[in-house]
Amino acid sequence: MKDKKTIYNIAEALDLSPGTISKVLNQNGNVSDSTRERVLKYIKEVGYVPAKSARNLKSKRTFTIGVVFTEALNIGLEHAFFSSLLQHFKTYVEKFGYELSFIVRRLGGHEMSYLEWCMNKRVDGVYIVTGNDQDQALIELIDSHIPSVSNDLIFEGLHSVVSDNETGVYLALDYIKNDLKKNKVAYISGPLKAKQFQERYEAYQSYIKKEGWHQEKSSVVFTESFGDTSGYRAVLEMMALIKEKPEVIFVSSDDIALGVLKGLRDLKIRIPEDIQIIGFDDMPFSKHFTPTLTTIAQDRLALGEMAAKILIAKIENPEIILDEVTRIPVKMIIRESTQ
Amino acid sequence: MKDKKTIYNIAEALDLSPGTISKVLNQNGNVSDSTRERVLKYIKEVGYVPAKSARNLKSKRTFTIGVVFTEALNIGLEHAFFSSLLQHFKTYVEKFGYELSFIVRRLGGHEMSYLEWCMNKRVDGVYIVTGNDQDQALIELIDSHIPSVSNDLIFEGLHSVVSDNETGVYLALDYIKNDLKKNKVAYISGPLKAKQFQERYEAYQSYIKKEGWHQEKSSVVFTESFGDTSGYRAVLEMMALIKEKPEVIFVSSDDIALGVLKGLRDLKIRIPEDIQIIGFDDMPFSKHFTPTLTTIAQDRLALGEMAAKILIAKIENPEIILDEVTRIPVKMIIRESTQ
DNA sequence: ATATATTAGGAAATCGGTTTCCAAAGAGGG
DNA sequence: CCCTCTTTGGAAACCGATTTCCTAATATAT
Repeated sequence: MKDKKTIYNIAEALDLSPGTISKVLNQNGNVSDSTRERVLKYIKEVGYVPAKSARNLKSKRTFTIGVVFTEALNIGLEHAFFSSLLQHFKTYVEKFGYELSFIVRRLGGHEMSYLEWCMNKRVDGVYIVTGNDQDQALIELIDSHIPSVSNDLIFEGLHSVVSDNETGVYLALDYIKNDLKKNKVAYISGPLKAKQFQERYEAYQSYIKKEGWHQEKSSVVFTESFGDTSGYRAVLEMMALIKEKPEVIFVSSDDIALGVLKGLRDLKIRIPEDIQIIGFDDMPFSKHFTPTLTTIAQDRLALGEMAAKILIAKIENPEIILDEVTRIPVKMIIRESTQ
Repeated sequence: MKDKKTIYNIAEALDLSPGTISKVLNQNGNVSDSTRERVLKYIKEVGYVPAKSARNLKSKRTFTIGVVFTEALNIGLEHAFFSSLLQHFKTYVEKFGYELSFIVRRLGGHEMSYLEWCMNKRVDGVYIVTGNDQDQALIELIDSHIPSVSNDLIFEGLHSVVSDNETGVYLALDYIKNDLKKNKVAYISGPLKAKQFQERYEAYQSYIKKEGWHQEKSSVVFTESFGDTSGYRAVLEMMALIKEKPEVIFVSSDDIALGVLKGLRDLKIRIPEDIQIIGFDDMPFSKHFTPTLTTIAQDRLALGEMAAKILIAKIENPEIILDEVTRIPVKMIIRESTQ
């Protein structure tokens, strides 16, 4: 009962050879219907499960996808946006028999690079969700022959699935112009080293320029980092220095916007009566803010699933050619923080 | 350069035998200092990394911990509380060279039980974070010989690390009695099939009884599920049916409390002037509610790390005997929703 | 009926490490 | 200087699958 089961045991019990059992398991090779059924029946009976490591060793496939999930910049599993992408990615790849494994840079005592880890584990592909593109170890990984996909980095040679940030910014600014009928706008941006903030900032600048909206220096402020604390500091800095109070503040992410709301509340500025706020992301908690937050919604399900789809395609058909950057549409969600 | 590196290549290049290389790698066996260094130097030079699957196959250890992370009851990576536990657990086990692997019930097309999956992958242990103890497949896994630990289930034969829910409830009720000097209390509970809600409910009942606080029927309401939507419905139901409005509502989790706040706001009931609210968990977003939420804080770091510590102990020293249930202290955080 | 094509299933090499056992060489003791 | 003990490192079996090649048996064609 409790004795370990191998392909050899099965073969012996059924008076067959191990090779034949393997052929049944992999539904290839020539096996008669009768023996096939006999084997399958017996396997089910004794609850045999093939040892993955043996299979991996020979077949050089692991059906495992390595996940680079940096904890830098406060991004980890606790970050709701990235966790959500990961969840959708995971659900999708599991349908195709892949599983996820977090890439760890120090295994059993000694430090190793992402690439070393991936080669060690023989992962079939890599999913990158990180906020940091300065990382040399990451570049080494991307430049390797291992199929990879990312949901936030944009790099030469790396397939990325990202939101259409430019359209998102335009949606917000068009709304400010056409519906709110305002043009005194300020902008609070996350750190530009994160690609999404860079794209949003560039789109913002180009729009402002095109419209000829006046901008004094302090009407654009950059936060030091992610998160609401950064937003709180940024808005206080802005309100302290700016000469003409803005009518609308556009904030480049919802978690930063959370801090902005708090800062304005502390300054006794009413939202939306005195200043209106627009965020970006549509995080699950954005609809629970007081006031609830108008924002540009990213389609997290589509982002995660499309990344998964592309990675599997690259793994299973290395010869196909795909666009390097896939854009996922965004949409505007209007709530109480604008009116 | 790009040719695959094996222990054999290394051995050949250095004019040694594969076995000797292995001995260096595993720091056992007798190898002279000079050859040891020669090998280590060469390995670093060519960037050799041992193939895990080969090692696993022979040594029967995988240094992998399977994670049961049910998506039922809306619990998945998107659930902030569980994600946070997982993050801390992960960080801790990685220090000891273990990695995490999500348990998936359908791999490559066919359905399998948790236990089958674990045997297939040969995980060294299992970490269970789920909201559901009705699951037959889970019981089968727990009853197996595979070391396991959980952060929410409590079962005969399963090691669990959970918050001291009873003390948490007493803290809240003592605070209501001694500081707020109120005794018209209502209670909103999550579904009792989740162990933590059951424990909190029982503690609540015993306190109420001991104090002789009057309770009409509608002053305890159960939600159908996790999440703020359930809380919203529950509080509307309560306020519709209850005869004497409570002075304080104690809610068994912060995410449910979020819905309660919203419900009361919609009913034009002021917090904390008309009704005061106390939650349980201290989720990251609880300090951002309006008003910010008084709550019983669970120590997520300690929960995750202690679970990790116990699991590693069980894996590496199967003979040691541990308490089945480890309780982690909670503490009270007072914010604006009470005064 | 003979020659050829298929098909079923076995034998054995292989993947890349780990580990046991053993022999040779060097060290220490009398 | 001979004998025993310890080190060092090699040979080879092994872990549990996959896969190629091969033979025997059966089916089909001529």
